[in-house]
Amino acid sequence: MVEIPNTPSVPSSAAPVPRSVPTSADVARLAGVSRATVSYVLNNTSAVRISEPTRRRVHEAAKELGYVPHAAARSLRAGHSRLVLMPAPAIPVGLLYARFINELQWALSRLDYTVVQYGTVGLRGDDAARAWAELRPVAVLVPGTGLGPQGVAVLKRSGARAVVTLGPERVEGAHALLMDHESVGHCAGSHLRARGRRRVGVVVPEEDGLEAYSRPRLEGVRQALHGTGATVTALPLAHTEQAAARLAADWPRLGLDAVFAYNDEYAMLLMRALKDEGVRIPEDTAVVGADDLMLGRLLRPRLSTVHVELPSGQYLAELVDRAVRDPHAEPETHKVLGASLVRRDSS
Amino acid sequence: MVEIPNTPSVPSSAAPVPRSVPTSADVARLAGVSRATVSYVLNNTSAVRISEPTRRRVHEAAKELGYVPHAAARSLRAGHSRLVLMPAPAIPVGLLYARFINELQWALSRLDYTVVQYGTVGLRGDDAARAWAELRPVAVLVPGTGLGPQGVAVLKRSGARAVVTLGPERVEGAHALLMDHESVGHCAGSHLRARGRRRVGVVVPEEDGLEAYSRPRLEGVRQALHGTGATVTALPLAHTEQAAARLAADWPRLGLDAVFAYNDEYAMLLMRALKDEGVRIPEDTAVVGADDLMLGRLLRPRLSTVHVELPSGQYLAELVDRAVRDPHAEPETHKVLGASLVRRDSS
DNA sequence: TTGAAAGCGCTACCAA
DNA sequence: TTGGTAGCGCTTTCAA
Repeated sequence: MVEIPNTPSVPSSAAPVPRSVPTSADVARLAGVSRATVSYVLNNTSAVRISEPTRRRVHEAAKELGYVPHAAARSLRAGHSRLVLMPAPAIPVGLLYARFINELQWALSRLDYTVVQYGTVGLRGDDAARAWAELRPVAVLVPGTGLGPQGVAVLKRSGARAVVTLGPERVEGAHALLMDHESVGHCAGSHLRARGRRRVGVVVPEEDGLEAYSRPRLEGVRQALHGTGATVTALPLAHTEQAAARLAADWPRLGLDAVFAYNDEYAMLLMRALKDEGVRIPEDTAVVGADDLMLGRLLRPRLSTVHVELPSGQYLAELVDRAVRDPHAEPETHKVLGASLVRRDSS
Repeated sequence: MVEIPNTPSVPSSAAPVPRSVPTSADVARLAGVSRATVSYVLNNTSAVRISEPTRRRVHEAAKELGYVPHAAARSLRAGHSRLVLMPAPAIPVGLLYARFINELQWALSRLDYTVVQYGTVGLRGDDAARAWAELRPVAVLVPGTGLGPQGVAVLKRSGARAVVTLGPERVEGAHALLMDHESVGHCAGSHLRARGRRRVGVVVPEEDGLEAYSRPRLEGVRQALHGTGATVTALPLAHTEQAAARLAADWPRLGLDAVFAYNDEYAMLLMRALKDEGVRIPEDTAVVGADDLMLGRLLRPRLSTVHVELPSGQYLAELVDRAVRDPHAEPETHKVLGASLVRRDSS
């Protein structure tokens, strides 16, 4: 590894030599003050009054050198950071969630946190937690499953003052935003029951990484129909036209009068295939999707869907901030998934 | 700001007191060795041979304390990091791109880089660049526009050994993965010309943040039809059913025989509205989308589309690694957007 | 084979 | 109002 030597304090010759990264000491030297003064000026330290001319000299020197403070050195010295870390979702997750993340980032940066999505690929469970902990974040927001009590402990022991999970279940020691996907399935199930349907299929994606959501959604349907005598059939489906056509071809044998799909995309895929098979919707089979995507309004009949409401980013940001300020408070658990049925023409 | 006092080295009493974050010194103390030895063992330093019993003691002590190294301290000492920083896109961008990012993260972590998406919201241009520079990343990958030569300079002066832009145009001093969206429009335009269409509309999203892509796509259509006597009309469209219906109602007046939409979503939205108005597709008006989404196969007629091929994550990861290893090499410029027409039934 | 110590860049305490 | 300086956690050179 080649180390770039520090530029000595003597000014370099005429040619613009590739200088090394300027530090606050360089700024101090150029401004003719001490490093302490530079720090006071650039951080607007209120406990210390610096004369106006000095301030100006420091600012000018900093600008001239293109000085940018070194976050690592700063947080090392401070003993803590304002870094909020989220693992980046490994699979491309929906629009809804992307929007939520954006909102959250915005709200957190309003509170002066730095938000970073950590590209964790190939690391699982506690290894991932250790990798995150190396950055000494002040808070960690973990979507989905995959973080256990051990991981929470690792993070807390490394100084994280708040660990928040966003997923289907609580984790010991962490705050939880309970995304109760069962309620999504329950909502669809109740609707179908009310519409008099008795033999309900539930489309479950075959794609990896979605079980954490698809399983509870299926379970919710089961619960809604429990004790009514209605049957619930899981229908694994890959997100391809061929798979949908195959499933549709099998429809008479299945004898279902309703189907709830994991989300609108799978619903539309199947609905298209069913129409191509001559299945009448909603007469022969009712179809309900989820997530209320624009997509569901394009194909006819318009798709009934479960509208899912995520919490506002503001809300989560405030929870994080509270937790950071009082790390010893009891972990909070919030149910945050609103599910409501949007009835259109397919059910 | 409340500082957590360091736990003194005397063992705490019975109750599990909230200890402070363990450091390598704590590990050394518990293992009865020096901090240097701890470092050697935990980093598998090959230049130094440590006896097996010592190794074991160190590892056990580290595990017992739940020791996690402090990335900031490490990179401060080392003088450089393995951090690759990407600003997180402010607007939810398509599936295609999300997949690309994932692949890239995977490829980079194979090369032992840590990839982080920085939630830049509200910061623009050079301010954003400064914020990124504070983390002293070894490389910065910037999608879209918004980074100027100034920003590149800031990053390089702060030690970034590679700056790569992924966008419509080169930026002085940075490597460029040229996403030539004009070629997407050009592809659609050529196709429509070949199909004998002469009055071409181009749907341009009204939503913010998409101009960087929509403008070149429009321009590409213009170029493809230049000199053929065909007309090109920009059609601003918001992503709502109402807006689409309004545009469709205006269709007779516009007198267009073809339309290229920014992407498949807008194309489908408009195609649905056109069908509802009784416009025959493709007889009266040909419709072409872009991005080749599943969506385009669900509504009939199946949507013709421009299939866009992004480079592999592997490819970009290798470019980054090369640039990091040889930061003084000439900035490379690569055209990386493959555009090919997928003809289905709507054109 | 192991240890002592310097020093990365920064801030905050204390002294001048 | 300003400067000197200790020390955050870590790695690495040099010495033992």
